[in-house]
Amino acid sequence: MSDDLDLPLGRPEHPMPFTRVEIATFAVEAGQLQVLLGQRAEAPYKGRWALPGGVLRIDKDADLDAACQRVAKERLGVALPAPCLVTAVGGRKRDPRAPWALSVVYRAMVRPSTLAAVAGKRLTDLRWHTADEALAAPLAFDHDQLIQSAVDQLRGEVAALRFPAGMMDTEFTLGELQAASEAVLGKPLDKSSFRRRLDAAEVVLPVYGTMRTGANRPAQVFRLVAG
Amino acid sequence: MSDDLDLPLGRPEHPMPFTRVEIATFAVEAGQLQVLLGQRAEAPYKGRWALPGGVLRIDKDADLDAACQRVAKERLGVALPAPCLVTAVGGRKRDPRAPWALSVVYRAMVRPSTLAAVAGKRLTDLRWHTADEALAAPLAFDHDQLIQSAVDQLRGEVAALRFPAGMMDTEFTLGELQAASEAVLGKPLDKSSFRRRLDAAEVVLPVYGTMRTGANRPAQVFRLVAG
DNA sequence: CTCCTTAGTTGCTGTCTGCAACGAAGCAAG
DNA sequence: CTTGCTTCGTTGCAGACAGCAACTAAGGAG
Repeated sequence: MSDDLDLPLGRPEHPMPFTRVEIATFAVEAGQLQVLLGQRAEAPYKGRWALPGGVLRIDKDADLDAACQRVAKERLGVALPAPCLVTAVGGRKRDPRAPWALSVVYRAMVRPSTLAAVAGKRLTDLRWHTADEALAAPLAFDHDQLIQSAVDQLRGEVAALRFPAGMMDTEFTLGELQAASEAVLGKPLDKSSFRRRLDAAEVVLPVYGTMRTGANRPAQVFRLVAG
Repeated sequence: MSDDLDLPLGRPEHPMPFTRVEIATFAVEAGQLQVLLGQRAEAPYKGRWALPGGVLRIDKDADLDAACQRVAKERLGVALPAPCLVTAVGGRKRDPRAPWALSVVYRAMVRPSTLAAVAGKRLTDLRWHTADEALAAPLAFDHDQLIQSAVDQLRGEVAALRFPAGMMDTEFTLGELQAASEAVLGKPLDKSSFRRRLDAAEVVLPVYGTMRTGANRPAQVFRLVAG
């Protein structure tokens, strides 16, 4: 059996797929899970919303994580906290611009204010959409499936109390953490049970002496445990 | 900002990564989770064990799933039941044969007898290894990480009673299903709890009237629920 | 001073898991 | 035929945990 299978620089150099990185950036705003989408300015799918993304540049990117960060910087203007690979999709029919298109999908969470600054530059075509709306509307390419995968994975993490970096400010109250978790999961959580599980999982640490004062009773401030 | 990011056939055609599909094929044999590895016949990593894989051929493969099945057919001689995408990895340093190598990893489970036939042809360089051994030994490329990801994902599925197609014969007893699950998870399970959870999850159906007779008390035969 | 809101805790109950024991059903040895 | 062994299948029980509800605590607004 020929080992043609293994040879990259052997006799026939096979054409390689048009490879991109797409980024699903999530945030919680107005009690809803939001995803950042860009409106396409050109065909195909002109006018449709799509995940921000960019072409993999093997001359610039040391690896996939670096490619994700470069694309984030170019398209969103900021570095993302701990972006996480979701999945990959590839095939002939995915993108009419290329004979064979492969996309590697990343997800990340940010505080909505993180991207407020860049909004001035690109607000015309970059906008937050609630995850529900985004999944119901017709999107460009197969990005609805990509978002669905990213949402499923994100919900699994939050349900297991593995809160992504960037979901919360560095300091937060348990009420805020619970509200954000409920927004991500799309369902209410029980307060006492949530706190018991947090305690058992040892994922948050109180910042002793620091309280969040507001209109009502002050609340203890916490941080995510490193790691 | 230029939309150079989006243009595949635009001005500068960027070189694309050397893209491969690697397949982690698992089976349960001798009460152990086994993974199928091939011994490399040439440099780099000559003599080391690696996941069977092949180059993505955009002229032959309609999509990633098709590429996985083609590679399985070419390297293992059989079609795999419900192969499942695990993850993707890519970077400059992964494979010295290419300036930038991207691998898409699939996993599947088979009955060990399924690959017994093809063993005659390629037994010299294709062999089952226990997952523990494989993860402890030095493997080619970054395949140890790839196998670890595949094993983690597989264990998650089995722990949640989502048994992969190919894990069991079409008919099996609950004792056999539990033994196979224990082999995959690498830890013993409680019999009564396992059966209660199976019952609640409605993942198996008894084949009424069919019993597995043997040296001891006959056992009810089951099938996996379709879907 | 009273009311309202949020913070934080406590108690209870139903559910589920893990552990153990038990009877049932086959075969083999004596 | 009886006894013993093995696996099958079920049952009972204790501990853990999640969901529900109620309660107290601590602030501000009127």
